[in-house]
Amino acid sequence: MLTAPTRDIHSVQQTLRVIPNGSRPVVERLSRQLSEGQHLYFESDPARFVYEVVSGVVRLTRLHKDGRRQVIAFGFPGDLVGLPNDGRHSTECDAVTQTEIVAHRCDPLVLPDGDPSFHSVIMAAALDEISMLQDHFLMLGRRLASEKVAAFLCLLLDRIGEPLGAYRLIHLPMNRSDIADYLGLTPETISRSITQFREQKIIALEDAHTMIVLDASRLRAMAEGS
Amino acid sequence: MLTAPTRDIHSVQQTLRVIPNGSRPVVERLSRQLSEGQHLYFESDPARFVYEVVSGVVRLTRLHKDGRRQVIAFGFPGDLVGLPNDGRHSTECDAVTQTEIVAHRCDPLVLPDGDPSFHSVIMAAALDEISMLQDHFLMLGRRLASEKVAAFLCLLLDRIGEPLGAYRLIHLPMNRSDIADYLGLTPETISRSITQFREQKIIALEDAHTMIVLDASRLRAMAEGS
DNA sequence: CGGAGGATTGAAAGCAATCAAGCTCAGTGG
DNA sequence: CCACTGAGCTTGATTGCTTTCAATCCTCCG
Repeated sequence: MLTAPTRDIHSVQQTLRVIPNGSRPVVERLSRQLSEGQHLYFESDPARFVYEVVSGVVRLTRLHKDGRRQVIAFGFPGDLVGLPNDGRHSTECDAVTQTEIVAHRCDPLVLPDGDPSFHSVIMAAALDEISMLQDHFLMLGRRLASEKVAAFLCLLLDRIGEPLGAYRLIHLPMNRSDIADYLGLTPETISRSITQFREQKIIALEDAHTMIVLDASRLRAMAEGS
Repeated sequence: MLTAPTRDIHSVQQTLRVIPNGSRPVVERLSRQLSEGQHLYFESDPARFVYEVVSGVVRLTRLHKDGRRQVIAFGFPGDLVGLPNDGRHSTECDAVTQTEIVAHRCDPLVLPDGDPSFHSVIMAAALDEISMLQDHFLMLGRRLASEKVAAFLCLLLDRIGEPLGAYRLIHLPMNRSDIADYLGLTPETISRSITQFREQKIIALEDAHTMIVLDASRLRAMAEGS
């Protein structure tokens, strides 16, 4: 995370490859690796591409004037990030972990003449993002910090949970501060909630980033406030 | 607000009128009046229309399992509401005040064959909504209740503020509970913040729903936490 | 005039933020 | 091989803000 912010994705051409579709390229596609902490774009950058997360995790953030940070969303594999507003990015985006992305050249407001199905993909991504942001609101609207954290863990469980015998395993790619900035809490409070779940035998921690969900139904109940 | 929820917008055909576009209707448009508290749609209703707010204000809400309510957004004149997710409405929508809406039959994922520009309008509305939801997050991420309320008032000021001599006037269409559910606070806390601004001569109240902004720059400073 | 719903104000309790101190672990260098 | 270091995580004590509960006010309207 000590790498200086760079705006080099479009300039480092040698790392990009053009993938033609049939005889002529209908949609320009460029693949790229991001190392941890590296930026994909910054707020108010012109948005000429949308980005598909292939592997890894990215973080979409907006900064308050006082320097604090709001994590708007995490981008997991399969997610499309970087939809523009007025032709510009409305958040910044950087890699939580080593991440592979594919950039699609795209202006959503220009009508599809080349690849009509791609346009539908963009529209579906936009509608999905609206739905995800709404879910995020419900998370923030919960009463107790522990309810918010439980709801967040349930989200991760559904999204990136892996089977582990009778239980399920979550590898938390982000740190406690990221979770705090996502939920509007402090890292200390995140830690306390996780400790509480551990004491209640709802989860177990292998290490700070490897969580075993022992009782998913009780975790979901916590998220609902019961 | 004692009117029972009704699902009658599509069944009360006599209140609707079809507006043809030239010789044949390219996009079906239906106009409708909603009285205060009346629902336009409910969560998980099939979404066959998107709705344009012509006058009045609507409230987009989602309900928690424990009965509490999260106000996701307010829809002001010019806003397009009701964008579907997986073909269904992801929120419920009801009228804060007497409201006139125009319903546009629309499936955003079906490609435009009749009116291509309308499709772009839908896409722009979706991207706008994403941006608005992100702004809403920044509001919720603020530290103090008074900062959130100030940020909300600034939003209203920009959106529906009217000139009033040297000052500006905001008619608050929604009540304190609506604001509270929008900001994740209680009605009492909203009231206390407003009282505080009044004591600081930042605003003046003509009545509970009519606010005169005496010092907009100080209101904006409050929203930034200074 | 009386009633009802919303808004305001007050007092007390509850919960997260803050400040501060250990802890763990990975990386580093002697 | 092991002490050192630093970053992130955890835990503890205190503070402060919001919530909660309750009472009163106000305004609209029957």
